[in-house]
Amino acid sequence: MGSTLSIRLRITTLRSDLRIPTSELDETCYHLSMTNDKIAQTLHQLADLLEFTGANAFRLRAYRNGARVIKDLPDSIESMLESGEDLTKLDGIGKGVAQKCKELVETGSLSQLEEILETVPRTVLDLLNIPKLGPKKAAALFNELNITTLEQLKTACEAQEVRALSGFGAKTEEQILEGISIAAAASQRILWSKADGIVQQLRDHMSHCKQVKQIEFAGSYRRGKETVGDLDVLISSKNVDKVMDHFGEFEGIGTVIVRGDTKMSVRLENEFQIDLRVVPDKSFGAALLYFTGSKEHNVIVRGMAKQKGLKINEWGVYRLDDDEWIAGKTEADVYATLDLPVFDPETREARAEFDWAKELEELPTLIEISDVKGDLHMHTTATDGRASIEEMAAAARERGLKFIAITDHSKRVAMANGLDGDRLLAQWKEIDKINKNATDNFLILKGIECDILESGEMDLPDEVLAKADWVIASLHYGQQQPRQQITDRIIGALENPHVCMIAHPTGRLLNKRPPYDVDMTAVFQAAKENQKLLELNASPLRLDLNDVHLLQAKHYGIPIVINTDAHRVKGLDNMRFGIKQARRGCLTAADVANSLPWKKMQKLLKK
DNA sequence: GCCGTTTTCGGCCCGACTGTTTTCAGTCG
Repeated sequence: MGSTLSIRLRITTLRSDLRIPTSELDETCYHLSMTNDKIAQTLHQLADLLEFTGANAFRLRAYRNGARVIKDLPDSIESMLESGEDLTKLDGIGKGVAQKCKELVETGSLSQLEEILETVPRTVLDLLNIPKLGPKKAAALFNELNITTLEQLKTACEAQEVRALSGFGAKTEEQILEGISIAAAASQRILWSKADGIVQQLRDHMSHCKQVKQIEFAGSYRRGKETVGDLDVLISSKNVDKVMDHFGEFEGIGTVIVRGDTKMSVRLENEFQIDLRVVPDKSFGAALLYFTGSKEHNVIVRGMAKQKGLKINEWGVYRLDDDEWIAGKTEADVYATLDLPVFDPETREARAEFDWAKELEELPTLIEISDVKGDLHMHTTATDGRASIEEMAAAARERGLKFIAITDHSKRVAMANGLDGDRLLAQWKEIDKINKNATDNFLILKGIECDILESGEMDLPDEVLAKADWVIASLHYGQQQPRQQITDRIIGALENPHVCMIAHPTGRLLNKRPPYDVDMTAVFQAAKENQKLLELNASPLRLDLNDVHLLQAKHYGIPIVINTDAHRVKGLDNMRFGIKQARRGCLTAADVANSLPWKKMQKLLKK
């Protein structure tokens, strides 16, 4: 139990010697490269489709579990296979999944998946997006009525054919019809920052209910996931009815989905779902642990309980032999029955936390916002920002920072009135003047966010970049280029002696734009070799790098810089979103470069 | 399909709620 990461780390070494220069690989080869994400996605899809054929549920779980392990790996499966590593050494990967990985890497596809797709079309997976329609019912619709698309399902419901199936009825048919129309909207996860807004409002609303004793927001919100699918509210109270009545008056509620003795679910007018659970005080800790998840974390916790002759559910910890309640008031009480510490919610993903508990004296202290001393990515009115250098500096001082870098866009970003060499040098003169007049030790660094052009060249000449205190390289154009080209551009920037850091390394915009196709393993290796830093962009829309990338960067020993990329004074407050994300990546202050004073931070760089 | 300091076979987390059921299966978290 719980040896996942330790095994993973033991068999994983830096293999920079194996990295083939990207220029030596032909493009076709690169196009075909099978990333860990693609392998994980394929395994997931295989499991989903197998549900329709009535396959063994535990087999499907094994595929999904394997997919998760692969997604979290610091190294690519492709390179591991290349160097002859035995994938079955990884916890959760056996002969079956290892063989599938091999086939995917070697052929680019999976014969088993192709075979299933001949009988079960991919479109049936859409059926699973409908609330209350799970694999069993969806399979019945497919097998009995040959329904393969949402359109066909709608027609069948309207013709009242669905209610005739065993296990279905008129009510189910109605719910499916409703579900079809909300399926698309409901499947959309909202940004953590937006969920946080709802949390503040709901917390305020519930604070006016006297019957509420304790309240906490659990689920993926508490774990700090970058997007949140629904909100889990946990309340302890002696009067369930009054609490539910008050909850039901929250502004924006569209429909009440369920209301039972302990559980109530509502959908807001914008389709966002909120689940409320009301428990007695003595169960609050057990329920909080349970509803915080993740699911995978809970599965391990319960497995450990079972081994100790205990049973854990949302009501508490019970002895198996006589069913006696022994703990549940706080999370600490519950974890203590398993000799476990209280894990930071952001780490409860069944990645490394159980290994830490076993191997370390105490859990690592994750980074907090008070650790951050500088913000090294922000814009001013010189380009597309809304505040002056002095206004940004004053706001940063107010937020307790000791230094900032002004990093406006370079000229290629014409839309934002990007700076050419002359304008940039003029801006730096102004910064010198402001620094000189400063009465405290606050420091403004002369920086630039220099574009990596489509050709791979930097947007400003080396002689200009050489005069900067801080050079960020980033990629705004040519995001559709093939993997090799994008990877080469970023590695080229990392090899430029004047560049300090790559900003928003994958370019994604959450719910809006996928990351560009880039070989992150190669980027990590190049950053390591050239002693460069990588950014965690704190904008709630970016949060780029993601949590898995951060774990990987940490594994490679690459310092991370958490920056707001503020375009206005208030943008500096985005730092807290970056901190959340950093904690999900298990970063401590020691892993974050801008937790150091500038003088020390500089020493991390080669330049 | 994966795993093993009870096991290489026989397990694999647990409960609330709903709808379709005359005692439970499916879905959800």
